[in-house]
Amino acid sequence: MRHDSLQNLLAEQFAAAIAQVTGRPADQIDPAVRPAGDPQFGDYQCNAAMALARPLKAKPREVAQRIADAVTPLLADIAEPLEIAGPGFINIRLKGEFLSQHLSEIPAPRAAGIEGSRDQGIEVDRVGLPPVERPLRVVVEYSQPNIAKQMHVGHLRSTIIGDVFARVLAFEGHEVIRQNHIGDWGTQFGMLIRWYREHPLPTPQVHADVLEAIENDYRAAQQRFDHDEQFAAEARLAVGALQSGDPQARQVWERLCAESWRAFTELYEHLDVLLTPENVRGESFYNDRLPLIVEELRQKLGTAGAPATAHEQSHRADAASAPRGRRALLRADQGALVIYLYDDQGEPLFKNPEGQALGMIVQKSDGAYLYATTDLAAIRFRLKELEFPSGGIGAQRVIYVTDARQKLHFQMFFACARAAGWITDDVRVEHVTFGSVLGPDRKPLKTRAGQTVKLRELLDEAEKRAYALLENRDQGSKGSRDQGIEGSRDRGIEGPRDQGEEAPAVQFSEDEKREIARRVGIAAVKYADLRNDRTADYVFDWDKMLALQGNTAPYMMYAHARIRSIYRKAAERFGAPDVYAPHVRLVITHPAERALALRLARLREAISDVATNLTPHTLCTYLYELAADFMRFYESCPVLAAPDETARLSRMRLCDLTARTLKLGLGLLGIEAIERM
RNA sequence: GCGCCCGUAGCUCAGCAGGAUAGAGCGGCGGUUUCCUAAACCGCAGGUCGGAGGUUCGAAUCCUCUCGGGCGCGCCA
Repeated sequence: MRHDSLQNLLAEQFAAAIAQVTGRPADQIDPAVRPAGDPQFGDYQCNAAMALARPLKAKPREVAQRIADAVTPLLADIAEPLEIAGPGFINIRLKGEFLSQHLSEIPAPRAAGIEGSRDQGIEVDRVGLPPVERPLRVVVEYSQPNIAKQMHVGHLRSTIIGDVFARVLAFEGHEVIRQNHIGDWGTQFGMLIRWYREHPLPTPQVHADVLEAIENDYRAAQQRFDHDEQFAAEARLAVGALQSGDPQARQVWERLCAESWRAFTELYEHLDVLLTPENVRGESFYNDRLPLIVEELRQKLGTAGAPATAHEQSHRADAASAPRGRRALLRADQGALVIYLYDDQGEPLFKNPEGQALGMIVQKSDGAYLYATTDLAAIRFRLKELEFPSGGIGAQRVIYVTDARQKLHFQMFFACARAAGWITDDVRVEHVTFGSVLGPDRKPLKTRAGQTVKLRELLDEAEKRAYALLENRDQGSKGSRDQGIEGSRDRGIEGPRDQGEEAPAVQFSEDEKREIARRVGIAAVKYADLRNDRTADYVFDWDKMLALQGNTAPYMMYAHARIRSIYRKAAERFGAPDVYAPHVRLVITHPAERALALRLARLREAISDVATNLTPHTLCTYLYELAADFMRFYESCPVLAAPDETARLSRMRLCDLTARTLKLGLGLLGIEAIERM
């Protein structure tokens, strides 16, 4: 079984060889094995020789030769004779037999054993990848919509990106608990409770979109709150009523939550996002704990009236074994309770524009708690109390997916949680940020009217556009896509094509077209969000994300559909041969076959990369390259019309491995591969 | 003012555990269909990697400075 990536396998051998040459222990050596920068240099390269030349007092190429000599016996079955090039690169070209052997070990889709993922109870084709040996308990917090408000583009990225982490980590074998930290508590509910004393609550009988109606009421209530003293005062009282469990207030709140959850769940299902009501643990869940949290902070952080001197701090930090020598103090300030954080020099960790220490308020002067307090309660809960299905208590890794603007907040509350001793050195807590969704004007995406874009409307438009593209193809008018679609580029530039143009190869019924449009549309939106580096803003562009060329979801879905089409034809002509039968051998001869095989063998690298660095776009790039490798293979290597049966079965197996890999990879991105399009 | 993120081809973006002539898609130009979905594939043109120093055998990648853009900086979330 393939426990490791090709790169790691090679790195291990090279580390051993370099240890032999240098006399240093192998585990302290970076063998600098990387994928080759250019196919002409082979598949992988080892760049270690140049750096070792000076300490070894030898010429780089000589060092390279010594390493190559030492590693050659270790790679006997793996690589062609090594080549030394340039200043001392060692170029590695894998043997064709090794590649085919390597891929041959991938079992058929439903083979017993390691197939199947723990998550969701859904059987997942693992395509030969075993789970990690040491699974961790992981919390992924994402999406975080607000009660009484519709989800909008602002929630898109967190929801989509967080879902990828949940899927990838679960696939890797970790125990993942998804947490939807919904904004379901706070002063805004006072306004709504007060409002609904004299207005009827929206219902499905009266309102097509209940949540939309509630959101409209929310805005109206907010307006009145700002202009009506009496109303504002009563709204504030209503907050208290809700907190003290007043039945009427409680009932309104529960109705608002129920209606909101219903809408969210519907949207998650539509988006094919894993979040369910079971994953909801909103701010209200932590409400009862907040006084205890503040009390615990008071005890753990100390309540000095003024920051200690640097000397005192380093002393106290040692005594309390506070990590990184930092100090945190809880202090009353203008009636509020504030946590101040200092570095080991006694300097404030955070400052305001006036250059003074910036604290984190955990309790307002009116006694109310804030976002930060709830976050502290939540992280404490996740690290100390949350029970995992396996029976383990407390997460070992916590991942927060929110936009980059909250970075300072996360830095502060992580620092507090660390100072309080909740975040310890053996757990990994990460704030995963992302940039904004921009419109064509490079400003945050808005509707023409300047409103925020509702997620629901965005998805509807995606389907509509995908459907229009399908229609266009059906009519065979190749050059004039986007007809009737706002913002299209090249409408009707190309004249009508020759008379007697052939009908498209595939005909779909109306139902099929709708289904394909739905899946392609959603996939395009999700993929467009994932394909770029998370941290950067990205420009939302319908035409680009729905295009069949380039790094897009449709391109990869198309590659998958083409393979499935080959299989349907094969079933007609050859009666669905079992390409995993023992006598079927992978024969890799054509360069396009080789390129495809090598790419397939790199799946493990791509997935581990996402799990480690939390960068979905690297998996996107891998899948795009895989699909492109397949397209080239498809053009130059006939499958059903292969020269002989051996080649045909070999190519069919290569095709199937490609389809499975695409399906798995897209699945980890939350995108469903389809049979036809 | 301080802090964080980002400046790579006309456009949208990869590449940044330092490594060989910096890649892709779109757009432009030119090709490929008696053949498994041409919504595809192939070729050509196109880049002072914002700028200046530095470290290094080697810098788009690391460090410093600088210019430009975005975001953030206590009783909101």
